[in-house]
Amino acid sequence: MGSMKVHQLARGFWEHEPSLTLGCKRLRPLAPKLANTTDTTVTSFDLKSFIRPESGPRKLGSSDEKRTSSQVETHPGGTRWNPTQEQIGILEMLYRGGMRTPNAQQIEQITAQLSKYGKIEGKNVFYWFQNHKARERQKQKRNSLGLSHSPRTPTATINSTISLDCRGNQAVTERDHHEEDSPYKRKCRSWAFECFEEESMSCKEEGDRTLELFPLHPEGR
Amino acid sequence: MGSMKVHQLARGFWEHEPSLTLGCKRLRPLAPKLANTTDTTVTSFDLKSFIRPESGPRKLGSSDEKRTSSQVETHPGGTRWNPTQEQIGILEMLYRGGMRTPNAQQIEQITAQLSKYGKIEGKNVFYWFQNHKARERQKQKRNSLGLSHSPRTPTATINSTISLDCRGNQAVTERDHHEEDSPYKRKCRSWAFECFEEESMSCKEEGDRTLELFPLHPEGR
DNA sequence: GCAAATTAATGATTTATTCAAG
DNA sequence: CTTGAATAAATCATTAATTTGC
Repeated sequence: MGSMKVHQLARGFWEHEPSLTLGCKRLRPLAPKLANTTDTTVTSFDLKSFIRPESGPRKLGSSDEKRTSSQVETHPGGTRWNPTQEQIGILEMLYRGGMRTPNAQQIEQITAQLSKYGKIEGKNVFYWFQNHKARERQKQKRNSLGLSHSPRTPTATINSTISLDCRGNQAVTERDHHEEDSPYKRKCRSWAFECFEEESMSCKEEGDRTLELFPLHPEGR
Repeated sequence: MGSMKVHQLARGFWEHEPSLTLGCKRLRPLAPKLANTTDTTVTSFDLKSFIRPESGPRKLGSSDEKRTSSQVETHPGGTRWNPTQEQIGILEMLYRGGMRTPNAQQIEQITAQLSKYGKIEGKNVFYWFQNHKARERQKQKRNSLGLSHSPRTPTATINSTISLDCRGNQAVTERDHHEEDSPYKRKCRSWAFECFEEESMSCKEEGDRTLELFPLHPEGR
């Protein structure tokens, strides 16, 4: 019942103009305020550009990569990143060094380095730091609550010399932050979407699914 | 107080090499396996590649763009995205159409379209949907708590015709999700880091912060 | 009428929570 | 159970509205 293709209906209006012209100044001035609480401000929008068959969850791993590292080919189906020992070692080293949330530049460089030891992406590095930080924190919290007494200098292992700052700009600004973790630092990440590195449309199926996003919601008709 | 700059101290070592070469392969081969669980597995890791002064929050907008849209020149300094009316209109249209968290492909296409009406990046689209969804949700919650009674058919406005799927694959899978918002869908985002599109090092201040990440933690020396 | 100060919106990050692969 | 991946919630930070003083 729901499989009735409707992409033929709402198409008639914008059939022409396959690639809409930018710089269009065609909408009404629309009193600089009042912020369009109604709707339909830019009705002339080429929806056809959005209809796209999604091409499935095909991602890294469509064909086995170079696999130059010493890792066994863990991800044949290519699901999630399986870090090698070297990668983990480097990441932990960086973490111990004080890096908590690397910015895009750092992530790029780390990824570049780690990719020598196995397949990896920037998001893996990002997630690794996120998760490691969070889990290290909750582990610490568990410990502090679990055995509440005996506060024998917590985190006394490596805390002496490396109080460096890898906090982008604001240069650590002391504050002492004796917990080695200050919430919220506002760092201006500057990451962006790269969106499927290539245009590899070779997918398993669909040739013309053409499922469109929405048929111009039932109001203007 | 506290403003004592330390960036001058640890600088002496890597003074040279202002623009690192990230395809660098200068680190030793580093025994391809062994990788024990103790630590310091990969001690010979080229740290120089990571030291980078962050270059401040300077991003899109170093020079005013074409500004072909009908929007007043809102971002001269170019800090954060300032959406035009057209962009907002399209985004709201998509949102009303049912799109909640577009995946990378959709984000790319949306960005491509919206870039015709003003400068925009993929992350802006991503953030917009995140924020809009969250704030719409909390607004709704506020309302439901504020005037608690009168449960007359919740969300009965648009629910008849646009049950389209913009949910990547899993094709809506009915479930009815009458709240138009089902938590957790596990969708495989596939976004990636793009990492500062250019090498624009022009920042507002600190010409030579050069604060490095960490001085090879005090263990091997 | 205009510009500085204040407030309201909202873009951008970070943290907490949760799901699912192995 | 461990942990990579993804999303939701909290919150910081900047810009536009709005107000206020002249």
